[in-house]
Parts: sequence; C-alpha cells; structure tokens
Amino acid sequence: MPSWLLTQSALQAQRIIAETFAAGNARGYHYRLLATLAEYGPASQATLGRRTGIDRSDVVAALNELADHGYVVRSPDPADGRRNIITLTAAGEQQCERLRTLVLAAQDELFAPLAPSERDQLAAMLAKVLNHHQG
Amino acid sequence: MPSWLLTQSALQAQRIIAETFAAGNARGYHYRLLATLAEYGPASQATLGRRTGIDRSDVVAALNELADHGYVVRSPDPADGRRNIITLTAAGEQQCERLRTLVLAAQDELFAPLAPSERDQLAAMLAKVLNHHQG
DNA sequence: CGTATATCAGGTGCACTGAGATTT
DNA sequence: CAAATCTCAGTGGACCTGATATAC
Repeated sequence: MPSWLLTQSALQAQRIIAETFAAGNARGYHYRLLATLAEYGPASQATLGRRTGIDRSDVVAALNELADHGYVVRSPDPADGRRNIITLTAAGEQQCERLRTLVLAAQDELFAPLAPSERDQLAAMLAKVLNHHQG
Repeated sequence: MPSWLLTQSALQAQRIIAETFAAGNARGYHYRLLATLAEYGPASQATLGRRTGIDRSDVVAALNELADHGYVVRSPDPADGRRNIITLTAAGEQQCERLRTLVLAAQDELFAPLAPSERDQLAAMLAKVLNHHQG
C-alpha cells in the first residue's frame, strides 16, 4: 500500500523535523514564513499565506509569535489600508539561517539510507505527484 | 527541500484518501484496524495498536466506533483477564473490502503521473527510509 | 456594489501523554 | 512486587471553515 508508505514516511519526516524545530524554539510554520520572507522579501499577510501554503488564519497567529520574538515587523501599507507589510528583521534573518542549518542536518538524518542519486529520484517523483495535483 | 516535498505530497495523499474514507463513512484509523484484523485475524487491542501503529488510546475510541457499527466484536480473553479479543464480523469484512476498493482507486489517482516502474521505485525508497527509522 | 484583507472563533483528524483500575 | 492491558482525560500541531470589520 504505497500511500501508507508515503504517509508513514512523511510522519517520520515530521517527527524528525519537529524535534529539530523544537530544539530551535520554533515550529514548521515559523520556518516557512521566515524562509519565504528571506527569499521573496517583505509581503502582505495574504501574499505570505499564498506563498507558504499556510492558511490566512494561521498566518496571523504564527506572525504574532514571530513578532513577539522580534523576528518580523508589521507595518501598515501606505498604498493599501487593508494590508500589513511584514518585514524580516536582522534577528529574523539570523533565526532563519539557524533553522535552515538545523533543517539541512535533519534531512540528512531522514534520508540517510538513500544514496544521493536516489534522493534526487525521490524528490523528482514526489515533485511530479505534487505538480500533477497542482500544489 | 526534499522533506518539504515529502510532507506536501503526503498531504495530498491524505487529502485524497481522507475524501475517499469520508465517502465510505470512515477514517484512516478505521481502515487500518479493519485491514489488520482481516490480515492477521483476531487480536487484543494492545496487539492491534502495535500492528497498526495507532496509539493504545486511540485504538479504544476507534474500536468503539467500529463496534457501534457492528464491524467488530469485543470479547474477553478467557486466557488473560486483562485482554479483549477483537474479532471482525461479516459486516466488518464487507466494510473492509469496500474501503479497500476505494483506497486502491484513490492510489491510482494519487500516483497517476508516475509509471508503474516509478511507483515501485518510490515505494522501495520510502520503505528503505521507513525501515531505517524502525517503523 | 463586489472583492480582498486581517482577525477571531471554532472544528476536525491525527499523534501523543498521563493517570487510574485490573490482571498477570 | 513489576509489568501489561484497557480506559479515560487532556494536550498539541497542522489544516480548514465561517463570520466579522475594514478598506479597496
């Protein structure tokens, strides 16, 4: 049952990654938001939600927590009164880098039994599946 | 980020499978338990938990629901007063078969973009990963 | 007007923890 | 005694829906 394999290995992945994030006092949502801000620059919350795939509702809560730690700043968009512009702070960039290092190490642990070429194949096939169902 | 691919495609899988199960008035836990009972025969709840990977606590609740629908029967183990022996009923076997058909169709949909040989490769690699982390 | 944004309240499926009572 | 089993209570992260107020 391939879908069982998929969900179970994804569970392993989430376990390992969750531990990793916990060691960095963060969760998956936080890293996704930080990484997206680092890659694309400041954005409104709705845009962040679309880019990260995180629900608009959860974006609010996660950004609250990030803002509490001083990793991001909310400021009103002068061009559009509905929007907040979310900006990464210097501390946020540092935290993003820290988490990135942790995640890369976790991936190595997760995919340890696979050779580099196998990892590429796996990633390619998963991407194919994801793309087919329009991620 | 391979682990992202993994968890996101697993999410697609869960979405498709969850819809499938909902159409059969069931959830993942129910099918896992029914399928395990069909494959290995009657067992105690603790054994079911180990075989399905479902927490002891959740086994109780899921079996309650299955028993309410008459798919399984709880009976005390005469050889060990602590145990209940869970047995699949005829209706339970039917339900298991129904769900199995639905799941197979869902898998075809999920892995549609992959050729049969690719599906085998994917399954093999995921199994390797799972096995390495002692599933 | 309809649309988009930010926010809040809540719900669900899943995995997990801790505790208690009973039996081996 | 320690260990296993069943049960119940509750926690937590991730995903999702609906409703509201506001601004475009």
